[in-house]
This record gives sequence, C-alpha cells and structure tokens, in this order.
Amino acid sequence: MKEYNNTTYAILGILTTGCKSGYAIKQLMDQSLTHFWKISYGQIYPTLKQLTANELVTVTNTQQDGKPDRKEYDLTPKGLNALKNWLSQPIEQIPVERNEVLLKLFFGKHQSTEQNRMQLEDYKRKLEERLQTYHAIAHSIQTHHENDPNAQYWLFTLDYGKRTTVAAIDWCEATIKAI
Amino acid sequence: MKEYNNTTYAILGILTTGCKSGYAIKQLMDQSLTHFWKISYGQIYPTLKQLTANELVTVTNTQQDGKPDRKEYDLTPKGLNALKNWLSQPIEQIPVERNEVLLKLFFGKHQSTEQNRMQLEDYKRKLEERLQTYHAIAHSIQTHHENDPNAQYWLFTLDYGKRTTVAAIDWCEATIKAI
DNA sequence: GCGGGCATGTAAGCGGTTACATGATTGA
DNA sequence: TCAATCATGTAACCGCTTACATGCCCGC
Repeated sequence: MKEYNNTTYAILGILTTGCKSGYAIKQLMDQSLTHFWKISYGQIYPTLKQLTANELVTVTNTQQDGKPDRKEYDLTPKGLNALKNWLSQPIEQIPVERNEVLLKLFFGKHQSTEQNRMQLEDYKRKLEERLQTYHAIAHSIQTHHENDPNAQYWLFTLDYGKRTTVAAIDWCEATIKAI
Repeated sequence: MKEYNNTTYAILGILTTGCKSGYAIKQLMDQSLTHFWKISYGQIYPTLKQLTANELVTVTNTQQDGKPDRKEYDLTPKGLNALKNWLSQPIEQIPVERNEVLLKLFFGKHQSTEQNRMQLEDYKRKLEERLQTYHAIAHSIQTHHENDPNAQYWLFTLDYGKRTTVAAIDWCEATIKAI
C-alpha cells in the first residue's frame, strides 16, 4: 500500500465529515483542527488532485444556486480503506516541538534578568489567549455539533490543548519567579 | 539588520557555549536541545558557511593531536550583536504543534474504541519514556555543568518539557477512561 | 460598480531531512 | 586490518507557505 504523508490523511479524513470541496476542507481546518494541524490551499488542491489520480477519491463538478461551481470529492472504498489503515497504525515517534521561547531562554545568560522575564510574560499572555480560544472552540462544538458522532473525539483533542497549555502557563509563572 | 531563521540563531548561540565546530554543535544539540530544537548536518555546515560570508563568525583551521583537523568558528562583535538582538525580540506567535496522535483521534469514529485506546496507550508509553530522558538530561546537566552560568537556563527549558509531558500523560489516562 | 465571500489553482522559494561521499586517526 | 569516532560536506528531494492569478455571484 502506497504511503502518504499525514496531511494527505488529514484531508482524506475531513472528506468523511461532510466537507467535500477544497474550500470547505480549509474552512473546517481553520475552525477545528487549526490548533494542532494547519494547512494552506497550496497544499490542499494539489493533494486532492493526487488523491484523485490514485483513485482514493472521485471528483464531480457540481453547480450551486447563488454560488460559483465547485468540485465535490468523495472517498472511494480504496480511500476509506487507506484512511482506516493509517488510523490504526501507532505513530513512529513523538516529533520535536520546536519552541522559539525555549530556544531564547536556553541562551538566557546573554540577556538581563528583566529581558528574560519580559519574554516569559509575553509568552504567558499568548498562551492565555490561546486557552481562551480553546474554550471558545469547545463551546462552539458543543452547540453546533451536539449530535455529531465526531464531537466526542474533537473535544478530546481540545482537552489535550487545554491541559498542556495550562501546564505551560504554570511553567511561565514558576520560571518568572525563579529567574 | 538582516533577518535569519531561528535555526541560524540557534547555531550562533551554541557557538557561544564553547562548541566551536560544526561537529561539536551537533553534539551539544543532540544532548541538550534535542527535545525542542533538532538539527542536521545538512543544515549546520551550509549555515556556518553563510554566517562566515556575512561576517557574523570567523573561521580558523586548527590541528588537534590524535584527531582530524577541524574548523573553529568564533563570533565576531557583529555576530554577538545579532544574537543579542534576536534574543530580545518577543516571538511573533506560538507555532502550531502538529500532533499525529491528535489527528488520528480526531477521526476516531472510524475506529473501534479498542483501537483508539491502543493508540493512546502507545502514546502514553512514548511520553513516559521521554519524561525519563528529561530526568536523565537534567541530572547530567547538574553534574557536568555545575558551575556553568548556562546551567540554570538549560534546566528551565527541561522543566518546561517535564511539565507539559506530565500534562500530556494525564490527558492520556483521562481520555483512555472516558473513551 | 465594487467589495466581500465563495471557489480553484500555481509558481517561487524556504527550511529541512536523508542519503551519500570522503577522509583522518586510534585502539582493539 | 577493521571498526569506531571524529570531522566536513553536498545533492536530491519533501513538505509547506506565501504571493499571486482568476473568476463567479450577491447585496449594497
């Protein structure tokens, strides 16, 4: 079985949620996946083309009233199979999370205590903003996808975001004091 | 002032810690920064060449007894300046941490509960291993860099890793139960 | 008529890894 | 002599973003 990258599987997965066009995929991504998997049109459209060529999806041109034409993509049995197979595989290894703040703090001796503290305060603010966003997305899923069988899983991923962000905020506070 | 990417600044920063060759940079990275900033030779050597051309570092060929020749890189005042300037800048935004496990869980409805649980158990194991590594690195810094003014900052970055990893492990446990 | 949302697409270029190539030196 | 460590380097290729280009349709 041919191997694809994770972004390709992400696209394949989103096509099972009711989003059927490149544009709709991007929309869902920006709403729900954006905190752990972001993607641009420059990646989406060529990937859809490739998936079509490899017969994991089929494409049909559809007309809509009041909107421009769009291409509707549907998974073939082969496509669903590829998705399920990928889902069942354990990840190879946890990837390295490149963190610019940690990188700067690593070289903290070249800065004043005050400058290091400012960097951490700034980071903390950004983390708190992000946490607010997570709460907002969770709320939006609970109200707009009440009966969607996906909702449960989407909330799990948000919970991950919340927990690790809270831990990072705690670290900021502790480090600001200790520095 | 010319802009460089973070990896270039990472290399510049490491050159201030006593590591002076491309090989030594890679070694320190693999020991200490590897959990939040990884890098390959294919990036290091061309970057050192570029930094030399731009006069942020100088290079001298040095002989060693019992070892092959190596190139020794030293920061120029211009280079130190560039590093300090970068250090003082707040980050633009927190980058998206791409997480393959979350991506798979997001599409969890296509799998059995048992399969989702297995994925999480596997992830938890990998996180626990990582946590052990963090403890080992912290111990190694405390013993081998006792009087190094960098040690404090290096331990801060490790603390970040520990805290967020523990939070992720907790999430795994909670999600395994809830699923 | 025009701005904004809907919709599809491509080309350039960056950052990065992998795999390969080369060679010195030492100790078993 | 051979494996291991030290040491430097490059070419091919991948994944991805950014910027740009095009065009439909609706309501103001």
